[in-house]
Amino acid sequence: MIIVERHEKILALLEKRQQASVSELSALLLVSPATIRRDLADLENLGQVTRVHGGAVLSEQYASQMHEQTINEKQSLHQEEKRVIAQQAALQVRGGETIYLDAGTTTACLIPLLAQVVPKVTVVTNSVNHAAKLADLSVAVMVIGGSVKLATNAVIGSNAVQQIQQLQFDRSFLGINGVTAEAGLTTPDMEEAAMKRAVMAQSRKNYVLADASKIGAVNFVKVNDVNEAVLVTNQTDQSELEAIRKQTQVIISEA
Amino acid sequence: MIIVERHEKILALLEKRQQASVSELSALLLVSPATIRRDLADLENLGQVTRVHGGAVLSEQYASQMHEQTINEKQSLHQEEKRVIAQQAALQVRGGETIYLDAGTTTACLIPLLAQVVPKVTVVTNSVNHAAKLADLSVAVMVIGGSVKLATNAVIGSNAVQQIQQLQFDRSFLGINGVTAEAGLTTPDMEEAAMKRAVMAQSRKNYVLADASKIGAVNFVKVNDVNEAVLVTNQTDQSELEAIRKQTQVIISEA
DNA sequence: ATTTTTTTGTTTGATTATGATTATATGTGA
DNA sequence: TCACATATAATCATAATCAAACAAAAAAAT
Repeated sequence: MIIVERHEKILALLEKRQQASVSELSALLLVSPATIRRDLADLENLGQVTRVHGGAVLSEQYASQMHEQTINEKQSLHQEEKRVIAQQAALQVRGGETIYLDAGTTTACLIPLLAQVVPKVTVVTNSVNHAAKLADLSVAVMVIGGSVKLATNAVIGSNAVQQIQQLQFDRSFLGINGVTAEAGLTTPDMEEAAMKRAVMAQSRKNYVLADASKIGAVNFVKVNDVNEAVLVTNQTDQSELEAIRKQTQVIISEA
Repeated sequence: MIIVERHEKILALLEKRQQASVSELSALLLVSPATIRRDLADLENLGQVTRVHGGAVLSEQYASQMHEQTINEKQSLHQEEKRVIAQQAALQVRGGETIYLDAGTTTACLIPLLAQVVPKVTVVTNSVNHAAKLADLSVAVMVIGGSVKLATNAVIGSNAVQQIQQLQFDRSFLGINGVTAEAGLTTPDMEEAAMKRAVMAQSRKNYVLADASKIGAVNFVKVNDVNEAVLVTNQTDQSELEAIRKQTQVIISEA
């Protein structure tokens, strides 16, 4: 892990929680307390955090900056990208089917489309956010039980995998962090990978939703080979995509 | 937990409650009374609280600042009613405990209080809405899995009851539709009643949150006798309440 | 491949925070 | 008022945290 990456993670946590202790950060980022202190000293020199005994708090000015940024990020261009991908995915679903909807922002875009377009669909999901939205839109929904991962609001873990293995889906719609013809479908989290893998095994047909930034990216853990799922993306002009197309069906959204 | 974090929690509690005792804060935040006194001395030097014998109250100027914020948060009158009930309930929770939070709008009011005031609490819930909100506020949360009832966004059913039976809670906080000394705790839905009953069996202490309109009301299905739970309400002047008080503890919120 | 630079973890002593103890002060009820 | 219980302040020992210096490891440059 590179320094700037660690700094970003520290700021991200601070942004979410206002304050963080050295020991907490040390355990979370798998580095020594001394390194965390150096990081915090650096960030303090940049005016981004204020150090206190035991840890650090977000500096006043940075806190206000962040607030504006996150508001802007909510309406980012990425969002439009994800919406058109979700549209293509929604067209695959037939009325009356039972589908699995993975946690994530891309799959979230599928929710209003499913509610409006597909009659009598039943949705199983590991995201408490998705479950709440779907229920609000009167879509039959089942949630996987277990501990909720705070970063993504998704339920993961061995218990969740066991529940998945007792279910059968007509289709699954999964988010992914990296797709290449060689490395396959990859994510940074082992637990999440295990979850996705379990879902794919129980589903008649799988769809991976990935915007252009994911194509050609490789992450830590492999979920599955590319040919195990249909790729839904908005990428149009890249050699990597051609290599993937030799292994599996690719649905490209035009926008 | 770092000092500033504790200071914030003390202020958050005072903001909700106007005053707090040293022993109360000590138990809640899992530190010695001596540390709480030092904290209060610090906060007094900063002009944020005024110390009194046994504890502290919000300082005048800080209280007026806060007042403007609470005006913004003000919603419907019923909501205000539920909020003060939730305040009393939140004060029952000690740091580090595992609690069950029932689905419902009254219990929803507990969520921000838990997040702000109680450190290291773990919340188990059958509401996907609650789970999402809690996770957003960085509270450790576990969700019961199963079909989501569309009307309430709550997970119910025999499978959910089975999951509950494998867990143990320090405290449970339940919504209810009717409370009388004779008919006990009642709701209109059999599945929900079974769920609440299962939770009460697994919890060391149970709290039923019921606003004035629920006192004296009788619904279709009985969940339990009144004496199985502490009643938290805002009702003050009714004979029914006196009859209930003979059977169980009643916490009345003053507002 | 070797040197240089950067980054990291460890050690040390100093600083700070915490909890226990004790003596004093405050509030409460007879 | 007096006794009694509880709260507080002050003190101390212990534990946690910190900063600085150093050594080891990793990365970059030669």
